[in-house]
Amino acid sequence: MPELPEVETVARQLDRRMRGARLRDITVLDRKLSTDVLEATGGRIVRIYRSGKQVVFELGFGRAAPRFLVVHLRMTGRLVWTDQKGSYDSEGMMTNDGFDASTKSLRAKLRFDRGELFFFDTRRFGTLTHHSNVSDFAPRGVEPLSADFTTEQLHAMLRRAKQGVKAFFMRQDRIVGVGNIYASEILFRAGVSPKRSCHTLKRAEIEKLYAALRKVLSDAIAHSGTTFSDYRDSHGKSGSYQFRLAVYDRQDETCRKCRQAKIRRIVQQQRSTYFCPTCQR
DNA sequence: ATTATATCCTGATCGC
DNA sequence: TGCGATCAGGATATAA
Repeated sequence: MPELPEVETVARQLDRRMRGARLRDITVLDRKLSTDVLEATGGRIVRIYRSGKQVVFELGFGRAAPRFLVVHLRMTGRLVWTDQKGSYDSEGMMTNDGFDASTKSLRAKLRFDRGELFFFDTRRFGTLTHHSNVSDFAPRGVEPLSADFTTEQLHAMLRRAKQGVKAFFMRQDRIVGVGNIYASEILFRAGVSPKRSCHTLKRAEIEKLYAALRKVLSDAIAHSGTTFSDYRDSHGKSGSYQFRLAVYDRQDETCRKCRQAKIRRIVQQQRSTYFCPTCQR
């Protein structure tokens, strides 16, 4: 489900609501999850932030070393925070009254002094892990929105890569955060065909890709990410970037830029890629 | 060393 | 309505 903008949105919302809360009790309901996470019991939330596509809960233990709970939502993971004010769903929903956690996709419950955090995940690809050191869960790739990520760096990475440009942008060991939706969107914005190989890209194209990467991700964050399911009946906090998607999931629809060509869908690495054959070369 | 493929899971949707 | 096939916003172990 979530790529960088969605995970950033979740982390910000949870940080605002949960910072300072004391973790009283953890219930692990899915055997796939390690019970190591119980070691975080008793900690107080110092902050919640995003690292790559992970949500990181930093827990303080007085003078003792901090510990970290790390959630990766993968395809279908959701985090729901509930307190006296209501429930906040990481898909962007605010549910005013009684939240029902009685579903089989519930994989873990974290009870705090001020509320409760539920981890749902229907496909069970998601992970919840416990770590004592930041380096143990740090992604290998660079953060695309960080100040020290430069167009020179992207240029160097692309020159080394021998694969297609779309596959490259989805590699988390080079640049973190881009998934299947934003890969198509970034290539569209840069005017680069997804069929291109990295080593054929010219300097000017790489500069466009760099700008598109940062612009698409930061715009999506500004709109609280992309929400596919539930956005119709969501209240307020729901992501709205799905209305700004230029190509993703728009097969056979007219291109919003040239207003001529129809958006095409092809399959690359068994994933859907969407592009405009006119605007992208 | 790098890059394709198979695999982990469940549920919604599609075509017959 | 039923049923099998196909499709999902991710990442990794394994194979080539």
